[in-house]
Amino acid sequence: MPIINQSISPETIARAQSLRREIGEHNHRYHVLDAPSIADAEYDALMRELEAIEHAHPELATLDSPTRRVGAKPTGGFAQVRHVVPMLSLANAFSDEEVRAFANRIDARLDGKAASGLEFSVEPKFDGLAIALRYERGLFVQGATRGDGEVGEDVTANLRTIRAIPLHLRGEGVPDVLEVRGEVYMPRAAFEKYNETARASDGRIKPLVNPRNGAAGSLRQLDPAITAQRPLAFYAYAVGEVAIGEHAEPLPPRHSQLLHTLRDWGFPVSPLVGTAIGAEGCLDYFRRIGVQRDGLPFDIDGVVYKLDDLALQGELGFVGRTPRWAIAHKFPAQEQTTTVEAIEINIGRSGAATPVAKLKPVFVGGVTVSNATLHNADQIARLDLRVGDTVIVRRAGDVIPEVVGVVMDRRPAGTVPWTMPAHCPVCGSAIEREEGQAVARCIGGLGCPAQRVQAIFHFASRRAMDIDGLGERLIEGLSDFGFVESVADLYRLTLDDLLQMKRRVDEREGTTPETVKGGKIATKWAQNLIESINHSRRTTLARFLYALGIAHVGESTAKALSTWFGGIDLIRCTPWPILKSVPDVGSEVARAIDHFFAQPGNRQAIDELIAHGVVIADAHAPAAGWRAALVLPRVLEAMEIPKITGKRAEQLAANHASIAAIFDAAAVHASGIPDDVVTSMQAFAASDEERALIRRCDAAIAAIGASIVDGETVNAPLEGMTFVLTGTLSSLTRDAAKEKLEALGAKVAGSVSKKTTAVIAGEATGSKLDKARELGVEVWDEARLVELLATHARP
DNA sequence: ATACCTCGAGTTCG
DNA sequence: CTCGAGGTAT
Repeated sequence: MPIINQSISPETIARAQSLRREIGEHNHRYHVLDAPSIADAEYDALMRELEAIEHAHPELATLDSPTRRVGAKPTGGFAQVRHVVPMLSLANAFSDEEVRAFANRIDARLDGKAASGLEFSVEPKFDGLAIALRYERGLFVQGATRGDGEVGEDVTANLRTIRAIPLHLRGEGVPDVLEVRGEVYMPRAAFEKYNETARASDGRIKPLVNPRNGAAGSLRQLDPAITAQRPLAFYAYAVGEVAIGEHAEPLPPRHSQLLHTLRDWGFPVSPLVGTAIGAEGCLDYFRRIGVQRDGLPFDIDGVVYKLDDLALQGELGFVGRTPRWAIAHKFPAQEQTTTVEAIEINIGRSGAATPVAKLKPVFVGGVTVSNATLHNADQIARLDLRVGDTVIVRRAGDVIPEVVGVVMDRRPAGTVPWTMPAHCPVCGSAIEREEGQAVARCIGGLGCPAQRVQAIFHFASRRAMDIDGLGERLIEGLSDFGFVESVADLYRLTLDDLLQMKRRVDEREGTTPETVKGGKIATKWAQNLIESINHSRRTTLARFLYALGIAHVGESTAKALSTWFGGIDLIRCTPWPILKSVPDVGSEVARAIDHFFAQPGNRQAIDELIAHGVVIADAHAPAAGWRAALVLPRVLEAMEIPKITGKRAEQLAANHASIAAIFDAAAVHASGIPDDVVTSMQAFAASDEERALIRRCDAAIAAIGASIVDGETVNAPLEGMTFVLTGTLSSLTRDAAKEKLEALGAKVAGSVSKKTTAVIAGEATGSKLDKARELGVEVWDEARLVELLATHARP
């Protein structure tokens, strides 16, 4: 009790007391009972009033006053705290079998004392930070981290700021000394909100890597005022040191009852705790929690089973540092920490230099991960990642590992920031990064062995020429020993070439050649490969274009080019202003295509492919859409000459038969055209290159125009519909479904937007389904898709 | 100029 | 799957 000073009025003293009681009560309702009864603003008002009184009369500020939660002055480092009762670590189980073995061991050791099946107290295992809270005569006096289990750090000031931790115990008859143990954690929502603020802060506030690290980092803040701003929470799950004293009730005999008692004393206890009978009951609980896991407002990494009877716990005792009477049943880890041993550079088919982290292998999400892409230099800078760092790796939902963040506390001395190498590790060419672009590229082009191999690999890939059996390793061998330099060389390969190549690779790497029964060297693979190559000769225009690997031309653009042009001969001589007429082809893409076909090497490769028997089986006449696109004003406008807009192009093109004629007329200052436009056109036509472009445009207009045929309108019953496929379908593959839908005129997109007609969901769906619900897009099951395809089935 | 939608490119492990 | 960036509609 504070010493009553004469200068303080009794009303003030009473008010301070009642404020403290009221605020404590609201904290308890909010954090323990989960039933808040006043608005945050009202709560804040009460707090401010109490602060004001205590500020005016410091002698009224009690040790357990809620105002202490806002953060006392910074302390220098943390004192050490020895745990009277060591804080244990639990043995882990990762499988049902291990849990059954755990229960059997207990059974055997107790030798039938638990007659009607073992009863366990079961609870979720929070992914936070274990701490111990010490109360003397009901008052919170000290809080410590787990540390090594024997000695932890005194983080009392920081813990005081956590509202879920009671500053004094509720009720009568509390023990003289009570040490409560539990987990400090950061709720997911609070974590998200914190990071949102951090992202909006323009780098002033560092985002937290995950809720767990957020909680740990916050507790280790030297300035409690910072901890006070971090939204931490707490659940109690055990007691440590206890001295009952004269007036207190003894503790109950079962762990599950003990948790209830803790709740009565004012500690938050998870509503998910329960009891279970035997190993099977525990496993039931494990599965129930597993289902709820993703929906919980906090992270958990498993569940804990504790033998409920405290007397039996005592009988079982410990093996080393772990109790025999409890075990943690862990979910497969979705996140792990490991170290970055190196950062290597991958060169893609476009020359893109992608940094990849070489990790100390770590088991996460069911597989061993040793590589993780880092995307680009910006990403590495954002993470402030260095070789030697300890990082957190995630493999959530998705398959592809991701470096989530760096554990700064564990950064070794002497690390340096990472920089993109100046030269390609494969060919030694410069690596350059275009202004404003995220990617850096090796400028070696197809002269770079890595790019050549990747280009050929892409050419052979399933969605391109579909050469089955031609993998990266084989291409490397063929390229290294000069059997294949360009994609066309694939169609010159003989069985003998393949076997020779294999022999030389074996020699180089000192491997013994694979043999079949009878000691003969295996050759079946080579025969199969030759067969695949032969088979791939017959292809479609879209596949062929995609296979060429033109920048910005993926499957979708290749398809569009194919329907609009119908044949490779027209495409390869069409200049970029006319290519822009194809829907979804803009300036960048059109120029990239034009540029590709302007390279002598590429033209030669195409000629050779055709000479070696590659046949485009679906060649057809250009689309009727060209009739509108090929008119002179549209082409003139598309040339992107300064000052020439749509209207001006109309005016200039009137009464002319070709683009060249328009320029000729402008050159002699025809009437009604402003000087600046004429100047602009003259400047344009001054270079040889642009004059050639004018000629090519005219030639293309003539060539395409001559071959257009107004074909019969295709039957497209699903025209205008856009579908998104997600999850695994059972009656057909996603590719097949896509093909069928497209054949009926529908579009199949990769991501959900509000324009999506419906999302078709199979088994094991991911984020697309959530997105669909969010946007209110229809979701169909597989049956509905099959029905749709059936009603529109083609004969 | 801006907002939104799509496409392209790179990616891991067994 | 995710990110970046190109294309198009507003």
